Parts: sequence; C-alpha cells; structure tokens
Amino acid sequence: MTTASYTIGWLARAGGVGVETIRYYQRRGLIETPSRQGPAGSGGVRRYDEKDVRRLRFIRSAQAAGFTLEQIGELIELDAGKDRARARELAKERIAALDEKIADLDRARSVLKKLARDCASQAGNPCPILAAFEGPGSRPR
Amino acid sequence: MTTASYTIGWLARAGGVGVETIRYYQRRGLIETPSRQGPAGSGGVRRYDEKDVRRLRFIRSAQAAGFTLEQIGELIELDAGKDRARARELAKERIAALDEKIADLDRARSVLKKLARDCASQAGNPCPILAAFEGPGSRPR
DNA sequence: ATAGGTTCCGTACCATGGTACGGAGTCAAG
DNA sequence: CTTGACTCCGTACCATGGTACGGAACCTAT
Repeated sequence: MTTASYTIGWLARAGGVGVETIRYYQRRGLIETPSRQGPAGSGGVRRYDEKDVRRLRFIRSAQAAGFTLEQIGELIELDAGKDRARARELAKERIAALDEKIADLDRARSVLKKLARDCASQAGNPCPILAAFEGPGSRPR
Repeated sequence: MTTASYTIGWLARAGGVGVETIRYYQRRGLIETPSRQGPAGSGGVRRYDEKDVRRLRFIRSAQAAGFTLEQIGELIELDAGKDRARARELAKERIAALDEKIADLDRARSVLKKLARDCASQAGNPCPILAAFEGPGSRPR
C-alpha cells in the first residue's frame, strides 16, 4: 500500500506547475478539492494523491493537444461516463483541427527554414522577411 | 498603373479580418495609418494599398507560424533593415519551437486516433480518456 | 439633397489561462 | 515551543489578441 499523500506544493511540483495553477484548476472544477486532514478542531491541510497527479498530468497533456480547459472539463466528465459517442466526437474534431494546425506549422517551418538560409549569407541576396511568407496563406488561431 | 486603393473595410476583407482588427494592428504599430485623403477642408478617409494588404497577410501568416504580435513588429522592422543576424536568430528560434510543437501535436494526434478507435465499439473495451494520455507527457503553451 | 452605409476615434469590454498579494492558520525541525 | 516554511482563501491583477460601442464626420447612390 503506497498511499503516499502530497501537499498542494508537491502536487504542483509533480505536475510541473505552480501552486496557484492548481488552485486555479480547482476553481475551474478540473481538480477536486479534498477535505482538510488534521486533528479535530484544527483546520489541517488538504492532501492529494496519485489520482490527482494523474488528473493534473492529463490536464497538461490535453492542453498540449489543443483542448481548452473547458473541453478538458468535459473530457473528465466523459471519462467517468457512458457517452462514448460524445467522446469520439470530441476526439475526431480535435484530430481534424490538429491536422490543419500541423499542416500550417509545417508550411511555416519550411518558410522559416528558407528564410534562415537566405539570411545566412553575409552579403549578396537579400533576406526579405515579408516576401518569404507570401503565397501559402494560412490563418492563425 | 494599377494603383487601386482600399478603404479600411476592403483592406479588412482582403485580409480576412474585421475592421476593428486592422485598427488594433495600427494601434500596435504593425500597420501604418495613412493620412486622410479628401478635398481640402473635409476630413476625408484613409486609403490603403497593395502594400498594406501584403503587410496584413504577412501578419496573419506570421501569427500562424507562432510569432507573437510583438515579434511580428520586430520582423517588420527587420525586413526593412540590415540586421540579418537577428532575423536569422528569430527564424531559428521559431523553427526550434515549431519542431517541438509539431512533435507534441503529432503525439497528441496519435493518442486521439487511438482514443477515437477505442470509443468506437458499441460495447466491449472501455474508452478511457484519462488513461489514453498517460505516458507521453508534453507541456502545453 | 438626403438617406444609408462607412469611416473615424476614443474608450470599454471580452475570453483564456494564468500569476500575485496578503493576512491568518498550520506544520515540522531544531 | 519557537521559528521558518508552507497552506488556505479571497480578491486583484496580468498578458495576449482581439471585439464592441457610440457619436460625429464622411461618402455614395438615388
């Protein structure tokens, strides 16, 4: 039984975020707020466990996948639920968005690669930043 | 001589943004604010040209490449300038960031792909959202 | 020449995802 | 049993990138 328990500070470090960020996620309802543990009468401190660490890591990964915190909240509810169709829908939507985004970034990357090359030569050809991006017009956000 | 001129509304449409966004970019110093053109005595309206359209499109592409508006401002200054080293540096930094980001998104994509597959079956195996993201821990932003 | 659509401009407000502050309470080591 | 670090909580503030509002001026077509 390794039922180690963490303080909020340890949880934060385990997830690579700040304490304030944990509290923020709690306010957003993404992480539960355990009850205070301590001798009766004194307030005590809230204690977290592995489950919370996993939850936190999930949040960070899902963010990296481009989900908003609101969507992440929905995913968390879905995880414990039965609505597979909705889960699938969210996943597919995100995949489509990722495909677009990845294509955009790939395009941007090659533009930059060429730009860096052109700007390498001490003199000679110019290094025209604005012109470099002409043509492949992708929209941001 | 096709020196067509645009009103701000046309410029906005040409760039696929709203009028307010143009004004915002002007406030940020990313797009110039031409002087009002009109019969002496009357205010007249500001008129834009192809150069502005190109500038605007550049801004959108550079945003898609992950540059912040502040960096885009720097790029614009650099474009008309001589500091090739700095231009190169910005490009290379961004390429590195893009490489990381693209890798993250690729990872996220395959996680989601698998998740969508698992959540497809009507019954049988579960569709464990949180668990799906375990392992490849990438940080957001 | 008048109506309706634009433009101009300042200022306010918005969403997202945090980060900081500050006072009071709690905990752990020496 | 004190001292220093950490926690708790409410509230305020921040950066980024816009979006909205509203009145006055302006421009264009009828």
